[in-house]
Amino acid sequence: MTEARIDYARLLNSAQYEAVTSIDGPLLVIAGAGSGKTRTLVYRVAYLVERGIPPESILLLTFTRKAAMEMLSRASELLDGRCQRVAGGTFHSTGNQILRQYGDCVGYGNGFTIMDRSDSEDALGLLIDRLGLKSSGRRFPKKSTVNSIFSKMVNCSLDLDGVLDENFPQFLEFGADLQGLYVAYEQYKLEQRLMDYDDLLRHWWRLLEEQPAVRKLLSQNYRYIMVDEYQDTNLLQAEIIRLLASEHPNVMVVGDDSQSIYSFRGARFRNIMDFPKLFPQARVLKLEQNYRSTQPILDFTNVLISQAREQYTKYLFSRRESEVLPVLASVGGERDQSLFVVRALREFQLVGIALEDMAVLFRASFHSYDLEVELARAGIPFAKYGGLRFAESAHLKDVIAHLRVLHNPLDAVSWHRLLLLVEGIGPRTAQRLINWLMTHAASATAVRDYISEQKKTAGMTRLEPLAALMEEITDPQRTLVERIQAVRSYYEPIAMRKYDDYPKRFRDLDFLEEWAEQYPSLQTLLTDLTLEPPDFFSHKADLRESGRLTLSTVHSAKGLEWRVVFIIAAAEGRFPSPYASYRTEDLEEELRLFYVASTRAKDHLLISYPMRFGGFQEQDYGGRPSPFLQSISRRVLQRVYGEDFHLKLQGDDAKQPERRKNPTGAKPEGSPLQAQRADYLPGQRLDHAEFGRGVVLKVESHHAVVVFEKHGKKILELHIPSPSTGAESATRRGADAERGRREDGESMGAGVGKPWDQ
DNA sequence: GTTTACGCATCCCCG
DNA sequence: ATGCGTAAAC
Repeated sequence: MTEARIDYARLLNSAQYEAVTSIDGPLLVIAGAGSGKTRTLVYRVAYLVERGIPPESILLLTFTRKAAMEMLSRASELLDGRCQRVAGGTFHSTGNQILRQYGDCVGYGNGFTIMDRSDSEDALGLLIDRLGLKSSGRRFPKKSTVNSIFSKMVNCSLDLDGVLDENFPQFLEFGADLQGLYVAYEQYKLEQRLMDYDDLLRHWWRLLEEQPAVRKLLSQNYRYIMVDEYQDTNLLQAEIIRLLASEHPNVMVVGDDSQSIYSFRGARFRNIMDFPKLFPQARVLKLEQNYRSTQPILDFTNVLISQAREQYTKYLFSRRESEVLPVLASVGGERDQSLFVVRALREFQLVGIALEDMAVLFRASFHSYDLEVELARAGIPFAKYGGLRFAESAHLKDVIAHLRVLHNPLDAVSWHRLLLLVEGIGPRTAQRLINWLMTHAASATAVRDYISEQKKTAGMTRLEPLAALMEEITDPQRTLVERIQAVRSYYEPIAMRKYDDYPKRFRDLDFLEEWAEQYPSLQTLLTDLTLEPPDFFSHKADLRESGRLTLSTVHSAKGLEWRVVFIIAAAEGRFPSPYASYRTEDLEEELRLFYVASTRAKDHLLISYPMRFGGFQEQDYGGRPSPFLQSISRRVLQRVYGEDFHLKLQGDDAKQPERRKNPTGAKPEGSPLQAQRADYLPGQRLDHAEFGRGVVLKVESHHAVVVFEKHGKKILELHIPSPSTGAESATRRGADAERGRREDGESMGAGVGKPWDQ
């Protein structure tokens, strides 16, 4: 057991080794993009298990369950199968498991059903109606808005007024109504044994906070806690961690403040900065060596993130040299962009890069519609991630509703949904039936009793098929798949009336039926469908083997990497999202999002923006590249026209003579802090006499900001040769030139001039 | 009194 | 393409 089989010191760099072997006490690891964060966690799991720590007492919290499973199976390969027994998953799924055991401690008796976002909104809609909040004349917030207000309250530990003041001042006048609605919603969920996503965290927290005995038990159980993607946790989650660690200090959190992209869900990257306050003895380690990307890609991403107002302290460097710069390609319209991507994909394929090693990323799911059409036409297989989820489409929710009332007959949200499917039943009749069910008999088969009781009323015969179905699927003899089949044969005629495109939807139901086979119980199936909904290519391994191109939102691409990454729709009005263009902190998050997208690339990064694009706000944007890119030097980001793009164009030495001929940059004479301004250009790497290797971030009139590998960010004073020369940095000239073009109204699409780069 | 049909605006990211 | 409010139909 004590015999070390893994040579950790040899397999890890010194910072990683420290992170892996410091197993006792609080530890914060700041891990830059591609710095081997996952590797570190995997080795740490193996190290802990190898040292004889029972795997069941290790808790690994990750952002998706997929990530957790992947890490555990890698750890198992490294060591042995014991690693699979480590407890792990998302905060929500872990909360779910714990609350299934201790639900009665927080007022939920035996069992509950988890609602997804649209279920919450349905419930809120019903309550808004019931409380008559809509008729009060003025415009009451939409139910989706109400949902996000309530969610912010929970995730940011604020009261209603706090959230309204901060984020929704336009709804301050509805304070009292919203407060009443909040209370009603709480009660509604409790009565019906429903929990929304936030409840899984909130009740988990309550359990730990209010039940010292349970807290002690759980904390003693999970002796070693690891949290991945800590920058995307919210206040409530940080509190949960603190409480889980009440009996020991063994908490390791890993994160990167530059990659915090979930503030809409309450994430606060400040949790990282505050970790040492929560755990005063915390050690802090930084992983700064990047093993993923080439140095030119990192030069670009370093400069990109330096535009953030919140200053970060990481400097990423790589040993992967390359001549190939990231490219910003301008294309005429969305169709031209798709053609550009397809053409470039083919070129990469020709030099031996497989489709599964490439990805196209975008800000919003609909940005890839045109490309999807073009890929289909070109016969290029792809898999898309992000956007609407499988279990959220109407037809699946319809089928699932029938299964949910089976599991939880109190679930009025699902009753409501499935009753409205019956012809002749509207909200009124549905409500009456639901009221009757709730007061008389809490069982799915009680529909029959209701019919008998109401026999006189016309229309009750319409409920006959439903009553028969409920009786059939309640039969304990039936397997899960048989029940789904029964629901389908009841539902499909309804769907045929409702949807013109029913064949496509029936194929989804086929998939559901197949998917359900692996589940031992209805409850676990229902939980997974809301917590970890399947996508059609559920394991990344499948995807890699399948020879498909990946299309993904940036959010869904978090933590992944590809040899070639395209970022499309990097245009003003697209990225940053126009919804996030008002508040500085929202814009900063968009910048971090762009940073996340860019740091996914290992070898090639190609960013494109259409000059014209469709959509309702078309007129407002003049076809400029994303503001995040506009002032970035051509030394780190090459500009081309999409139609001119060719692999050879990249890395053409003739285009970047000064960069290639003097790659180590300036070594100023005299004072180490002085240099001629012309020696310093943003993005330029240099080897400084005193501070060693670094990269120039910004050049101002009298100083330059340089980040050094060993010494971090330094401000170097610039010696200016002579004012009469009017020396201007390349950035300045570049920015002015670009602005000039725009103001002249010179259209790039007109084909005047060639790549701006020369 | 209830249900349904139709025209309307809206459309980001996610456990 | 789905979710809303309103008007016609049962």
